[in-house]
Amino acid sequence: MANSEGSISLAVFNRMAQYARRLRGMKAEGCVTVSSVALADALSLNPSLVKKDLSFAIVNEGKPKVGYNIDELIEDIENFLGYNNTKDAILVGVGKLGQALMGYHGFEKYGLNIVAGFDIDEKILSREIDGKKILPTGKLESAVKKLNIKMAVLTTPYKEAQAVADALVRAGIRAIWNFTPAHIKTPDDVAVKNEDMAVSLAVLSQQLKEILKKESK
Amino acid sequence: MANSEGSISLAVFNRMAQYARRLRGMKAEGCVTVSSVALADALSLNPSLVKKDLSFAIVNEGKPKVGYNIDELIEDIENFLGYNNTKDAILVGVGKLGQALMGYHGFEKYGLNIVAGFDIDEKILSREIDGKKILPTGKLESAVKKLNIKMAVLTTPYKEAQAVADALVRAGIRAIWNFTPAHIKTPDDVAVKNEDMAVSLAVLSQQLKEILKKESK
DNA sequence: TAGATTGTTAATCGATTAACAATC
DNA sequence: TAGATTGTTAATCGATTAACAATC
Repeated sequence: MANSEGSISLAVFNRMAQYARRLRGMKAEGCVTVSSVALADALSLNPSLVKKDLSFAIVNEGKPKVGYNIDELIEDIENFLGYNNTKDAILVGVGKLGQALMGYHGFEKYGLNIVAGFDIDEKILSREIDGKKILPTGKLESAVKKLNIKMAVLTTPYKEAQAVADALVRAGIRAIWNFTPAHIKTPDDVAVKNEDMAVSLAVLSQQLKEILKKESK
Repeated sequence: MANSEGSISLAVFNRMAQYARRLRGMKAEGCVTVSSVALADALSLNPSLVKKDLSFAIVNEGKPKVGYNIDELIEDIENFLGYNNTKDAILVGVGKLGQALMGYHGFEKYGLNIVAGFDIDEKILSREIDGKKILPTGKLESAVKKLNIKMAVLTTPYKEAQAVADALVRAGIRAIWNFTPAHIKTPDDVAVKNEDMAVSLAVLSQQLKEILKKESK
């Protein structure tokens, strides 16, 4: 039963991505159907939790005794995660990280389409990355309005981040994916998501520390 | 009072990074001390939650009526997040993303030191990225053992991910930062952290959807 | 049919919030 | 001193888990 509404917690999103990962693996191993118990086992999670989580995404219902069709389940989860809902975005700050993200084809699968880059550096403006133009930051507002873009990827240096974000908001951007270490202030009707790889690294380091501690005993 | 032990939840790590971000901003604005109430306000969080979170990180205690010294607080949080605890790592799979991560100086600040890259592509082996050598995957095991490296960044193509992870485990790696979309199976004493940018994008997309829905009313 | 599994409702647990004594 | 803020303990809320009726 599709549970269509309500603000869904970060924990659910994280697990949903886990499910998609593991299910793709199971499919590659030849599975055709999968039960919530089998999926929970594979990920060391509680079956009830898996069932409840899946209920947020499921359109193609499972069958008692059989479980879920693995293809349908993957599709439902990927739809839930928005893979098949293409999101046009611009990217501002075409430095090393910005170039990597513009050229990184992995994002396409997730439904992110970076249509153009913006920068102030003259040298980079003549270039194209992956067939995408790099335009001067001055043209940002007109381009965003013309193309009706609502999302931006922010990869400027720390010091410019807030000023660029302000310009993005003025241009009509409503969602900013922030890869800079700056704290970005925006009005309430503009979402900011910090891509904080430091957090992942910290979590992993903590786990490593615990593992090494156990080993040394 | 430093609460030194216990497995700390992902939610705490996420907020801790938020605190560090905002505090750096406040410092730049000239603040010298900050209270938990002020920090909570700035981030729209509950003051009790902020106080409890900070208690995990704090070495330099706050003063009643005054609050925390902002420099000391930033330092404590950055220590908690492991910024000042250098972690040597290798990177396997020197494609576009791998090159970007090897050349990305942002990681240094977080305490991650990528000492070398590994790949099977002959063409790339002659290159150096940011002064770091790229070695053939065959040398992985001996290098990891010699340098006593415990952490690896995984940026191979999807299909090679599991086989490379197996090799890493054999070599003695105990923590894998997985940037591939593959589900990686490892023994219990090897930690895996999936860097799932699809999750961030999904969360941001959900927020954008809610914002646009409100606007259209 | 008998049994495994679904989807959902009730019970439990952990994280968040509120309250408060200590203190500068 | 009076009042603001800390650090911590008790109350509340939401997320996780267990239980169970429905069903293929």
